Amino acid sequence: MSDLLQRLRSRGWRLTSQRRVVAEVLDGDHVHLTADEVHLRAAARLPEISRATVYNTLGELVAIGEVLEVSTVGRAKRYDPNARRPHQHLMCSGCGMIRDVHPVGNALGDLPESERFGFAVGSVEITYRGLCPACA
Amino acid sequence: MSDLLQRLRSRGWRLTSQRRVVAEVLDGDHVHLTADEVHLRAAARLPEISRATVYNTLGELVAIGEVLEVSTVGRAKRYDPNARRPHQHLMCSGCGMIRDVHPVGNALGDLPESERFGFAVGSVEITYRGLCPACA
DNA sequence: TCCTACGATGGACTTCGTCCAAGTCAAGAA
DNA sequence: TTCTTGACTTGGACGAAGTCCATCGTAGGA
Ligand SMILES: [Mn+2]
Ligand SMILES: [Mn+2]
Ligand SMILES: [Zn+2]
Ligand SMILES: [Zn+2]
Repeated sequence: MSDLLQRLRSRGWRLTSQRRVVAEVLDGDHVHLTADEVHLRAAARLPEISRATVYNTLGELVAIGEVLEVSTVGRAKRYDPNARRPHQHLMCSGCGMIRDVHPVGNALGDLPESERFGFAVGSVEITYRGLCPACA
Repeated sequence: MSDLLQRLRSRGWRLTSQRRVVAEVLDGDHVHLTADEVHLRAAARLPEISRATVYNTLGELVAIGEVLEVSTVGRAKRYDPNARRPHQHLMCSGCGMIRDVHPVGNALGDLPESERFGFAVGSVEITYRGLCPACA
């Protein structure tokens, strides 16, 4: 994910080993880790990285739009590096596992003006819930 | 909401004053309260009701499908008594306010088999995010 | 190489929620 | 009506997730 690192550098971020490791951990498809999972994996590469730094870095990545926060019901937030391609989620009610699924239309356009109550609607989050094969 | 109380009675629930008050607090349209808000309002009518009982009762109402949990990003869960009519949410990113909106025949649960990854899909949660007129 | 502002650290703290042992009471039985 | 009993409630301890902050360390420009 040196692409991401490049973009961070061009935003004036210092490329610390901690940020590098967090970026590496977030690489891949169907990645939706909790902050603690990110910390665990980051610590495997850089043992002394702190929880606070992981939270700080994730928060910054979210703020600049490189990572999305996925909302959950009563579980820890999950962080999604797949922010460039719009997609939806399939979430297991048993174990919390998440898969990416891809929309067949413009979901935003599905909300007619008459249902917007004067809101400036900017995004839509769609989550399918069910049980994964392992939990069923 | 004596309808709800009737249904609870027919399920064998004891109709305690605490449960009555929680049910009363949840009555109305566009109601999406946090557990603490429910406790606050319930305590206005029944001062000694405990937080534990509010959590217990909300959990039971959710378990039997009378109330829905609305997921939020990093904020407290919200409880939605409008479980009988399927609907979606319009949430203000500024103040957290939630309005109910109703789908216009968009393919709600129509996640194609090829995108289900073997999951047993049971429901879908759709949340539009934006700024309400007051926050815009 | 040196400087220093930006970033990392760990531990205290907050918020949201769960758990539990002990006390209370709704509602059926007699 | 009173009795009985197990379902319900309670307060407080506990836990998980996340924030804050004083202090220390270092990336990267001069
Ligand atoms: Mn995703
Ligand atoms: Mn609702
Ligand atoms: Zn599962
Ligand atoms: Zn608002």
